[in-house]
Amino acid sequence: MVTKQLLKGLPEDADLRRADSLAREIFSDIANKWALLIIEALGERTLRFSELRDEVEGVSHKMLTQNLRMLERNGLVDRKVHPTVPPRVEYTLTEPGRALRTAVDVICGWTYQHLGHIESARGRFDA
Amino acid sequence: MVTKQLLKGLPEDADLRRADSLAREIFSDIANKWALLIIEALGERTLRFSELRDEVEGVSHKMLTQNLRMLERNGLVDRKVHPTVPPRVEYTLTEPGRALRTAVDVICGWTYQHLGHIESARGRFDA
DNA sequence: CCGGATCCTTATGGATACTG
DNA sequence: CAGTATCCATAAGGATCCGG
Repeated sequence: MVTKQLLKGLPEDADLRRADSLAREIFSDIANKWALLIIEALGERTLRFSELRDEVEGVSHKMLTQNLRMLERNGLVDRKVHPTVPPRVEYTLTEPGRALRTAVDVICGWTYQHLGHIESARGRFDA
Repeated sequence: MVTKQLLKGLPEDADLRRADSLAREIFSDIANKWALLIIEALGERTLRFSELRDEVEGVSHKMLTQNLRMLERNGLVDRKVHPTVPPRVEYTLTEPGRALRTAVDVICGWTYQHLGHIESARGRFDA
């Protein structure tokens, strides 16, 4: 992730390398379609599990729970269980989660801005 | 991607829905680990295939070519083949590619900034 | 309503070998 | 050196069921 020169093997690089590998791990966790779409869907508001499933279209029950667990584990979303019957579980972005969301926003905006460019690039490539 | 109300089925929504599904497709393409790491690695400079493989650590030959083709098809990278022997192929971010890179930069920065928070969140979760 | 577990089918991705 | 193709193990992901 960080430039290659960090990997020269000097003694004091030890914790830098450790940080780097941790960063890679986290990056691999969040740099996936569903995680990013969930973060984007949560936006500013709190959503229940079933609302999220409607909001993030195409996501399966399994992928949703799986990614929510991962995001919760990494401290990006907060999971609040209301002990009612039927149960009510709400998901909210934490502060770091909201910070990351702004980056996801940029990507979404970028996508819409470049639809035209991408479509024509595809046309050229496929020819 | 865009809010659900766009899907109400009114006639004039037709091309909005089309744009939306195209955006989803593009998003699915680029929202993956290797694509983002390649974009980040390309940064401002031009790199050869073999340099990229060294730079993006852990990427296999197959994943690299596969993602490079995809990025080229979507007009994010430019592929320049020098007809020498041995061949020399250079990859460069296009203007849209560089625009997206700034968003990827933000994600990378975010990751390093929140290493501590994430580590302790994991500690709590795993307990 | 939420979530875990199971089964089962695809898709992903690595290793390898071969071409220009 | 760069790219394609093939083979193959394993992981991802959908469907379904049951339990709290």
